[in-house]
Amino acid sequence: MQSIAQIYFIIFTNIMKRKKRTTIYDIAEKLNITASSVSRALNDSSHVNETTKKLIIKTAAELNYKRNTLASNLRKGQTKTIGVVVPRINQNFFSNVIAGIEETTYQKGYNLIICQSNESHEKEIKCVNTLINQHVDCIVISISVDTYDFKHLQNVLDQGIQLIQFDRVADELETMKVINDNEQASFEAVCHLIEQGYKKIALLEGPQNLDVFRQRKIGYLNALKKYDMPIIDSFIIENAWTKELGAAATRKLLSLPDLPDAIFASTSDFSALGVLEVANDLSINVPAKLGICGYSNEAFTEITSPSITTIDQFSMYMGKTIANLYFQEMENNDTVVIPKIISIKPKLIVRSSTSRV
Amino acid sequence: MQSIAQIYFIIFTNIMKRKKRTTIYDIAEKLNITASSVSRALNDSSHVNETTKKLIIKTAAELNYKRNTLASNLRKGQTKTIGVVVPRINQNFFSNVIAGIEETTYQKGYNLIICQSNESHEKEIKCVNTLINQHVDCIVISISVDTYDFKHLQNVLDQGIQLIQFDRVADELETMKVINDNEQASFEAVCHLIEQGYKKIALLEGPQNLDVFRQRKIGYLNALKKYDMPIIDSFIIENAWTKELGAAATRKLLSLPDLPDAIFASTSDFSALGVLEVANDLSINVPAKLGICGYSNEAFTEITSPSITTIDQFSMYMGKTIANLYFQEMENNDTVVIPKIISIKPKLIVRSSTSRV
DNA sequence: TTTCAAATTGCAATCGATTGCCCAGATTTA
DNA sequence: TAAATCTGGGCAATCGATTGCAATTTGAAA
Repeated sequence: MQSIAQIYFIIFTNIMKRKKRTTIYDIAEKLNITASSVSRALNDSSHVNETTKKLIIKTAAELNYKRNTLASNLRKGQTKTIGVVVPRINQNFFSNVIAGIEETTYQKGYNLIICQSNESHEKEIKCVNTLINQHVDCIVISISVDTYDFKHLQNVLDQGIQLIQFDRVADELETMKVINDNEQASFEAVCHLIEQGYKKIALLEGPQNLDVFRQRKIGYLNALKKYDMPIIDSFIIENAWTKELGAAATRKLLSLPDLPDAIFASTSDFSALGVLEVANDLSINVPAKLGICGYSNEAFTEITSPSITTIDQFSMYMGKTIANLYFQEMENNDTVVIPKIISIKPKLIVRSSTSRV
Repeated sequence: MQSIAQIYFIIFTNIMKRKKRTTIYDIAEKLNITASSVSRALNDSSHVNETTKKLIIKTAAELNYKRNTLASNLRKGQTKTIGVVVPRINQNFFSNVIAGIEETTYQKGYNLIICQSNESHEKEIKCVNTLINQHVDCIVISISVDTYDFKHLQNVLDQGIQLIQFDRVADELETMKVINDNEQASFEAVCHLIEQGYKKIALLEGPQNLDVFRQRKIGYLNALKKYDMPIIDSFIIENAWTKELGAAATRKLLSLPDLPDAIFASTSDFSALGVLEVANDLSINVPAKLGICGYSNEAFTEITSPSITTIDQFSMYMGKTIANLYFQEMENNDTVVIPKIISIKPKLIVRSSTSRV
């Protein structure tokens, strides 16, 4: 008899492997009270006797009870979850921003659902819809390079979900935004190059449908203007935002009849790295013959030889700022949401690749 | 009258900002049918007339309906969500693994909830509990350096949730695991050093409570043994797993009466980077006077000068493997879960920092 | 001793989607 | 023509937790 019981038990536990969890009803039944009281006790309500409260909590622990957040959230209409959509999570800048967001939200007991759009408009839409379906309380997004319309983001707002854009933002949408002052940073970088005596500065620019890259270009142009330097079209190379593209662009630039003496890889440090590799290959002295400036302050820029001048975006801090922005907005939730823009000033980090003086 | 109506409307929409979304009941009411049919239609059930199905889908789109996944999941007892816990999401290795997991799970319509333990046992427990509460279908974890017991993981299993450990695993727990063959990789790296003629090889080792680091040490010892080389205690430095600690360890090693001629930074490339910086500072020729080998194949190892020999862990592939493991296990879910271990063989990448021959 | 308020606890509805069961009408088969 | 089978769709329970509204008990004030 006993062995049969055991066998049944084994079958039972296996079949039930992904089934029965302890609920408040189990606790209630065991203690001969109602689920209401259990719920109240577990939420530390004052409407439960201290003694029974303690008993309930103890029993819950004994039965290994775990609250079903789905049910709880469904009832409460609030998930304490924030969705994050970034082009790529394994890109330094984004993973740091996420780490920053996470640090702050975690303290407030919020969860993060992280999605990556892989720079695809289509996937971005899917991500956003998933997050809406999940009833997240807020969506934080940096749009993909491929994103050309913003219906999906408008949709977020229509569903009454908070929306915070960062870094790569859609200007036309009235949402909260946390951005870098790309124009200013870019301006300063180019001024720095000029002050170092570089006279012919090329620009590697990113996809111009993204605001961030447009701004960086403007900064570049403004700096040239300030110093009355000519704008040379052949010195401006489009879409050079990976290491490979940066390298290719550099080869092109260095085969021009009129050579540039500095290259501002406004797109990324990876691009700047491509520039450096080509320069090293061709035995062109950096910074003497060619100045190089990147963007983002990736870890490796410090340790290449020569080390690369770049721009720090304070990515981690940016993440924290985003999270705080959300929580601030939460607190005065009775008023209408006012689109707020926070601009973080990036910092030029001067290193060997541009230090001639 | 109209203006008053308008005002009411504005107030209404503002107050309702985070409230009323379209539900299947709204659709049902509008079409004068029941919610059942709406649900069936939206799930593409065959028990609905094609014509009405189309009508329902059209109406749903018009009303901007979004399924409430909370309700759906609660009812179905399945969330199609996988929770991932890693020490740090902004660490290259982990963010790549996550990217890999995400790529595969996304195709299957699964979501990811990502948490970081920040190398803290306490926070790891909280993360795991949150994920359990969220009723994720599976938890993927790489344990923190600080984790000394595994009750929280046992708990995951007790709740009937799939658990997959990767990289840093708790051996004693019978779960599925995806790991690197650290011992073998480490062994090969040290053999390579020996074959390059290095005779006194130091080891920078990581926290020995983590399996991965223990294995790497074993690989190191085995290689020495194979070549009949003595084990010199002062050549083995504990807990040197950041750039700074690597640098400090190197200074210590280089001040010994008996100098090592190679350093295997088995903990990370960052550590190796610290070694390299100190060597460069002291004008010690790498690889002639000092060989350096790192671990992880971080992007920067390729571009330091000299470039650093290291070990590629195929992190992205590892992520995909993890995801596939889960889905395989899903398919034959009637059988008992058999703890399965997948070991991925890392690859030694030989670069300048160890190339003497 | 009576009255009233506070402290506890129970009842039942609710959140939104899903699904087993049942039924009416339509269609097919015998 | 009657019986059998399909189709399409409604009813109502369910998932687990929360919460407004009683109902009951207790204790204190009058």
